[in-house]
Amino acid sequence: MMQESGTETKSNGSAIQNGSGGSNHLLECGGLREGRSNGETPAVDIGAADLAHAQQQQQQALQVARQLLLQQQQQQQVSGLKSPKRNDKQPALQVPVSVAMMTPQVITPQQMQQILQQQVLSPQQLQVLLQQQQALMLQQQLQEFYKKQQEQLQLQLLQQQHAGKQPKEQQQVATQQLAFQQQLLQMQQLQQQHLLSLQRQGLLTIQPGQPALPLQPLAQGMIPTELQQLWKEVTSAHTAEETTGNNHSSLDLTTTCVSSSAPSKTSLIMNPHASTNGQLSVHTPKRESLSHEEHPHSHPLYGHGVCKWPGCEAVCEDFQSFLKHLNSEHALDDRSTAQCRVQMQVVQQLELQLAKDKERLQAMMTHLHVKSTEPKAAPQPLNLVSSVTLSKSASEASPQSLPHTPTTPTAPLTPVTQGPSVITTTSMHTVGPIRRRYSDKYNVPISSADIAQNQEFYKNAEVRPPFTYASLIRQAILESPEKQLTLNEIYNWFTRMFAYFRRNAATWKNAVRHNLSLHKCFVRVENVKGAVWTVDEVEFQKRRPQKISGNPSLIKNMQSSHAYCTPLNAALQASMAENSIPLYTTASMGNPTLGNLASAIREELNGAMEHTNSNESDSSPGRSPMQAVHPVHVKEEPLDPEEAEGPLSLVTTANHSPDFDHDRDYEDEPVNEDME
DNA sequence: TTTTCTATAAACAGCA
DNA sequence: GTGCTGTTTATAGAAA
Repeated sequence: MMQESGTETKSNGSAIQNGSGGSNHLLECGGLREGRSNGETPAVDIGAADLAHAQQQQQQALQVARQLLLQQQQQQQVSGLKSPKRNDKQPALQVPVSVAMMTPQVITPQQMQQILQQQVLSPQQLQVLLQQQQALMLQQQLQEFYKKQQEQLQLQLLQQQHAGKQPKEQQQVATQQLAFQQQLLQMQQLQQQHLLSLQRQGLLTIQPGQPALPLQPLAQGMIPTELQQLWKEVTSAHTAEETTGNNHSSLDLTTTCVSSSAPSKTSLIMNPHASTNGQLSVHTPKRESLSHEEHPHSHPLYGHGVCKWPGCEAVCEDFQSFLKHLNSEHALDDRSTAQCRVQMQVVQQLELQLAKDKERLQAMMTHLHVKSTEPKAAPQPLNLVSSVTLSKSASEASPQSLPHTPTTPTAPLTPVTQGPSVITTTSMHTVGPIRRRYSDKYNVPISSADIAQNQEFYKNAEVRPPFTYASLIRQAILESPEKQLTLNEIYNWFTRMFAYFRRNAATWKNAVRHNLSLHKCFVRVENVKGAVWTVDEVEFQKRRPQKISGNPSLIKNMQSSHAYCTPLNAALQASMAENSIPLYTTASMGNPTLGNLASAIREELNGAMEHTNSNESDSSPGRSPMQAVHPVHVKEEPLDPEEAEGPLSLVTTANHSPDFDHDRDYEDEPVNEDME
């Protein structure tokens, strides 16, 4: 029966050589069902702009730090000229002085609030500032230490005066210490100037005259639990402590703040910025009013009628009440300062974590990018990770996606000649053509670009190409000038292109023949030379949409495999595009970047799905460029009444020759019905 | 578990 | 008769 069918086909084929080319053969090579998981696509869309911005900020911070250092060094030289000779203790003082040189100015809690709220500083800049704060705290502690020493010296001097003796040496030492303290004051003034310069550069948005409230040295290694504990302490203090008053004088605040961070209030006296405290109380409201004018009712600490100050959550009916609440409950005091410190710690920890994650992501991207670019340098078996390699190929037939890989799905068939091969030639040979089926992951759609890229590799390495026979056959035919090949030429193409097929010829040749006969996308044409095989591209592609529409998982696979789409020949691509086959439009053939590839594919697919489903019903003869190429489809059933309609739509013929196509295993698939 | 798809093997027939 | 070509069937494996 079957035999008769085959014979009949041949005879009939001869008779209808110039008949309609509408082969009904379903393609078994639908390519977009590939199982490539698009989900593996790295989310590379993190934004190069973000990275660039962060780098820019970092560079700015570094630049500011350098500038500060230079300025302070210059000031140090100047003050060094003015400074008197130091006593024996001075060498020990040099270290804190140098540290102080590095610290521009103490940032007030309010300044920190603004920094945190407005996020005017990058993580790096914040870190620099924190370090500066710590250094300045050391400086102030040293000042207190020196003041104590000075007091002791004065006491000693008084005692000595009372004793009737006043050694000149001790007087000199005292004088020197006083001069040194003056030097420290000068340096603090310079640091204030540096802070102003920071503001001019836009790196800080703090007021120039804000009180210099030293921060307690931050515990760099503070762990989250410690932070939580500290935060609990602060918040608990918040509940127990009633606001002492809305109008904290800057002086009082400074005092309390210093007292909380420094053992002695004397630092306040020594602090030259104390005189500027009055400016703060004046400038801060202006600042707030300005910011609120620019962004009315927009405040980082206010949202949904609730004060978002950490640990507060007070309900504020309107923005004005919130402002009042903010000024009253969260004024500049030691509690707010402590809360701000905690918040800074939290932010710092988060920033560190973010930096680590960013670094990790960068490493991942770098790694993947390198991998994706490697094949360009040296031919490599088609692999993978479509999302990474971004192979710009039009989809081919094979449903399976990833080539088989014992190691990692992203590196299926690593060339034997390249690095750590996962599949050695030997192993491939041992497997051989034996009735052992390779994983379907081998059955990756082939593409011209893929073949071209990996051509040398497959020519030399006896590695089984991760493509289906159907894909390879199709590729062989499409590569031919006339888009048609004899069986022997197909054989030759196999052996020429793949070293693997130079062995076990009987097996794979049988498979080739089997595929040629089985898949309807391969059309046998008899010409003068004899029988040649062509590809019915429409049939080849037709099946894909059905699979996709019917199976969500296949849709997903299609998305991922879309990047594999085999680039058809230019003419073919154009023809496909002209015929509104979205998946193969030139737009989709582009080489999208990693960043927009996924979205581009998604968009195209979304449209493609609709288009393909809708177009299927209207598939017309003119739609297939290959139809023009194949004037004769020997296997067509000329006696089929449906064909009498003319050059018939492929769909029609495909579905109306069951009596003839029963030899095609997949003829009766519901797919065809859908197409119809 | 079923379905689908592919690979593999084999049988068979026609033809040069 | 042999080998090539082409068709068909059966089966196994893998994935959805």
